[in-house]
Amino acid sequence: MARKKRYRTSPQRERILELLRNTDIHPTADWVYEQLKKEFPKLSLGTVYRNIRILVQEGLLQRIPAGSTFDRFDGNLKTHYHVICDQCGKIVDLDIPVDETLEKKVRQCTDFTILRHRVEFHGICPECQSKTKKGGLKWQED
Amino acid sequence: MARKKRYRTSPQRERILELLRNTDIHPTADWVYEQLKKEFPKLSLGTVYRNIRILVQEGLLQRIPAGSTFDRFDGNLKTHYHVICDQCGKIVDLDIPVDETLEKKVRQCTDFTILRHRVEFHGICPECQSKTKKGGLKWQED
DNA sequence: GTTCATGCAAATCGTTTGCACAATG
DNA sequence: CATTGTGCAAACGATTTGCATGAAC
Repeated sequence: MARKKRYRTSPQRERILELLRNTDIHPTADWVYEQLKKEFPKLSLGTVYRNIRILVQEGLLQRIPAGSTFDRFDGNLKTHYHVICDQCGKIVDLDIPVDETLEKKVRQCTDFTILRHRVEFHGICPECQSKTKKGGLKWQED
Repeated sequence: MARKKRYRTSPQRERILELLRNTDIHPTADWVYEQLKKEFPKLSLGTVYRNIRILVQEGLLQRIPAGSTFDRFDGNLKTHYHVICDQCGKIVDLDIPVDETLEKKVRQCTDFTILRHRVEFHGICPECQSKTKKGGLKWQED
């Protein structure tokens, strides 16, 4: 049986968590890296990834695989819903009440142990809409 | 202004779509490749990715970025909900009614154009539960 | 015939990891 | 001082892409 790993504190890890808790833009790892490079000039991307991974594992951060090529992260652990722009990838928090009965319903029709659920709305954000002037149904024309 | 690209039919593309329409296991690109290699011995992974990408783009397939390292795909285009095993990545369709009022609610509190929504329940599947015998809260012990 | 699709291999890119050294408890 | 964290660079793995050839329209 494996002994529980004991994480120490490090300025880098603390700042990463703090940064992600104080923003609502659901940043990428690279964004975090760019921000903290100002404070830690020798910071490496590997350290950012390593720490984010640990923080997610410890349940202090949420990973959002939003369909893009890279993951995004959320320091807000309360269940809440997101709107995602299919064009630019922007993620915005939604202010609608979480349906508390949903998980209960699902528990009745599956033998999975349900831990949490996630709701994403997909669409196009206002900024991208205005860019796609007389836009039809086809974004990403070639 | 770019002219609309005209896609032709190819046996490979047709079979990829058919395959994904006739399974409910939400396969990876690699799974599709392995299946079709039997029919097309010279098939290449690149072709699978290229076609899946086109089919998703044309709205004939759904991409499911389920948090794992690789994407999964779904030939079922009707809105429906998924349960995802956080341990083995298995994705299972849920048979609960889709909340049709949700998108309407969201449209009222955001200026995104909402096209669709997605609901995922996360947890542990029965198989993984029995593997984690006297399991506590920590999967992926080290 | 022009355009699109294929197989193959090389390239890309987000993320992970091995290593030597510094920092934590 | 035993263990964990860091920076750096190399490794990894899923996906994409350039190219020459073959198929579709």
